Amino acid sequence: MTCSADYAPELRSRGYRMTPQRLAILHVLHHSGKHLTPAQVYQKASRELDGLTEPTVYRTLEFLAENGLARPAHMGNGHLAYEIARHKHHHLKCRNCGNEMEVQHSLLEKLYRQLESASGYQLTDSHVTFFGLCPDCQRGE
Amino acid sequence: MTCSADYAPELRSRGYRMTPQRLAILHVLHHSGKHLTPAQVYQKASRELDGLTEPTVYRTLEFLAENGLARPAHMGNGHLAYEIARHKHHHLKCRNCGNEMEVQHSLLEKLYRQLESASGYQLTDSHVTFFGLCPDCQRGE
DNA sequence: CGTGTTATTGCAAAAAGTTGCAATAAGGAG
DNA sequence: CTCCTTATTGCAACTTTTTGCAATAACACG
Ligand SMILES: [Mn+2]
Ligand SMILES: [Mn+2]
Ligand SMILES: [Zn+2]
Ligand SMILES: [Zn+2]
Repeated sequence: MTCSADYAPELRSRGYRMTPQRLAILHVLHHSGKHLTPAQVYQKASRELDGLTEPTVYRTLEFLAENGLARPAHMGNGHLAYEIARHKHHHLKCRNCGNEMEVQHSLLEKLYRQLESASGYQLTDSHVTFFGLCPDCQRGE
Repeated sequence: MTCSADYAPELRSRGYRMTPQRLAILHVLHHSGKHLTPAQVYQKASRELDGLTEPTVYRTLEFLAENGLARPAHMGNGHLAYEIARHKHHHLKCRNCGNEMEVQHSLLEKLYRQLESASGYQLTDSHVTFFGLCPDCQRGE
């Protein structure tokens, strides 16, 4: 069950609490590995923790994202999907077929530095989704 | 009334139609200049066109975006806002205070080419929102 | 271990966004 | 100008997401 790292101390040190709900959701994100919509998280986590509710899932996902334990990703339709926070990366997604590939953060490092020095902003998020047409869809469409 | 360029032929050539609803919404986007949420578009466009409904606003905004007349922007909370399509640009938004600044597309041009040649994808969207902390919020937080 | 503080949850209701479908009307053809 | 095809809209129902609030339960402390 400690398969998911021990996030509890992390949270407690900031004045937050670890709860069965948060544990279950972290567990689901941790094991899935990929981006999950709130509905998918709710479905899976409900099996682990009976009585879990949708509002809690939405609030928890937002909470985990704010605290760096989960990462929200824009799906392109105006909705978010979440994944457990791991290494920095970005995505390239096909507008046509939805196919998706990962983009190394190193490719954006230079740009990030440029933006920071040019704007004075400190860039916090490292999980951008770029949209385009995949090789396949460029031909047949 | 022709203040908004004549989009009609553009649409008709693709088999679509120009309607009072689309006109009103284009008009609103054109004159506002900034990003508007669907609710804001509905509110403003309703005044110009009586009887306009929310489903039509949602559908029309999506339609305009698909046809390149409007651009959707991620607001960070998973919701979209729209603006009339003009020059390519991106945004840098403060996670804390919401303050936003524009980013020239030229800054991303190199990255875009890199991504395209590395992935084979053809990048279509040029309206990314980056998130961070503005200079003010870096100090007083 | 109890006890107290208060972060967190579930519930119910509201708000926002989506969908199916029949009625409407844009606009090409004659 | 009238007719016809069918893209588009409004309506109503539905699903998803958000919010307020009272009840619950983490967990720090003694
Ligand atoms: Mn990701
Ligand atoms: Mn913009
Ligand atoms: Zn594709
Ligand atoms: Zn700020």
